[in-house]
Amino acid sequence: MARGKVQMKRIENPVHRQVTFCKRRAGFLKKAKELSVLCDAEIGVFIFSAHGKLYELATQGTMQGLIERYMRSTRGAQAEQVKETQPMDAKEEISLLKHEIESLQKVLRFMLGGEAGTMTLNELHMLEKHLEFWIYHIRSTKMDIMFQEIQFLQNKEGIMNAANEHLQEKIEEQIGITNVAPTMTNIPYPLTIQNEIYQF
Amino acid sequence: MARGKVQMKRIENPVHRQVTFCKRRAGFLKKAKELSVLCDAEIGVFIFSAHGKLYELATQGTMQGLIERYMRSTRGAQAEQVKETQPMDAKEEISLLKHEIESLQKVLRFMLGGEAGTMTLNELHMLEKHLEFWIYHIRSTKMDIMFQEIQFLQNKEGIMNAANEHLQEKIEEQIGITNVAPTMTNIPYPLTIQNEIYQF
DNA sequence: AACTATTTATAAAT
DNA sequence: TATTTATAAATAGTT
Repeated sequence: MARGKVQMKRIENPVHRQVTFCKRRAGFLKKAKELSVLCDAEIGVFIFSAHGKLYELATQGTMQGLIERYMRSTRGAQAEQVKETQPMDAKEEISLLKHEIESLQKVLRFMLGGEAGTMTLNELHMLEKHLEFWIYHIRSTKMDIMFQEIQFLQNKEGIMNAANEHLQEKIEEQIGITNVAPTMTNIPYPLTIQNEIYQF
Repeated sequence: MARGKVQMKRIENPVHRQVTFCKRRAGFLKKAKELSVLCDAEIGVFIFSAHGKLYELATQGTMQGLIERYMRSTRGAQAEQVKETQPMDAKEEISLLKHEIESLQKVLRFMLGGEAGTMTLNELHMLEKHLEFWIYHIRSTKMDIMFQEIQFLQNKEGIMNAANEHLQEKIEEQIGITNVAPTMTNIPYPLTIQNEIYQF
């Protein structure tokens, strides 16, 4: 919206893309809040950056609550998720579920352990190609998930580092106090000990 | 953004509010799509109007998948949230069984529809191992069949060669007879013609 | 649903 | 990364 029309395709220059992402993300979230306030709507947004970082907004309550509301209003078509309403007789329910598991396992056994002995060469060839595609797909999905996991852990590391620094400060502060009034205790090198506990 | 600044508070006039809701909702969803395309981000949005109507957008895949991705990236922080208050251990068993069913269903959904998007890392890993085993099995079966096929063809070739030799002998014998008693017919170069028919 | 005067968002430059 | 600026895009009020 400025100094040049916007082309509706991925911005190839990664610097431009990142800058635009920050600006538009801010604008977008602002719009969400405005829409929510002006029109009395409840809005949930999540944005995953290309690198998997999550930005979220829930205009009212928590995202968790919004997701549950979402599930409720789309139930019937799908999910049900972990939502439990009627406490049917537990024994009966367990029996039903076990039965269902058995059925599913039967199908899977057929598909996974199934008889390849009766198939023709062509059928086997087709099946092999399918499986290769599936494996490829699975591997790429695994990669994605692992990538997210790494990012999650890196994020966590950052938080822990921050906490660590905070604790260090507290400790140093504490030492300062101890130095000013060194009456009761004389623990040797407390800093080092504390450090080993929190330093990772 | 036009003919008057906007006051950041609920629009009291219900007609105005409804009109603004429509306009801004459209603009908002457009912004989401733009942000997604321009910056290669994955975005999920849901909007509940004041009257509870749901409007949703998932820029990639399904909202269900996005929610699961969201759950993955925020797990640990809050995750369990809606923890039950019921202490029954039957409840626990039901939960376990349901979880198992969900896993099995995911595998099936994946195999039937090619969707790997909703499976956990462990589930994917197990499935991958299964598929690898199956591919191995298929390949060895294919090998067997192909080997048999080759043997069959080689065998057939041998039989045809024998038949061919036999025919050649017959023909030569026939020519000998014709030469000894050349009375009735005088077909020109019958050998060549016969040869072309049987020579392969 | 269209129009249009203005505000708002933002691409590019700094 | 933040600020500035010229311009595109969104939209409030109107028809």
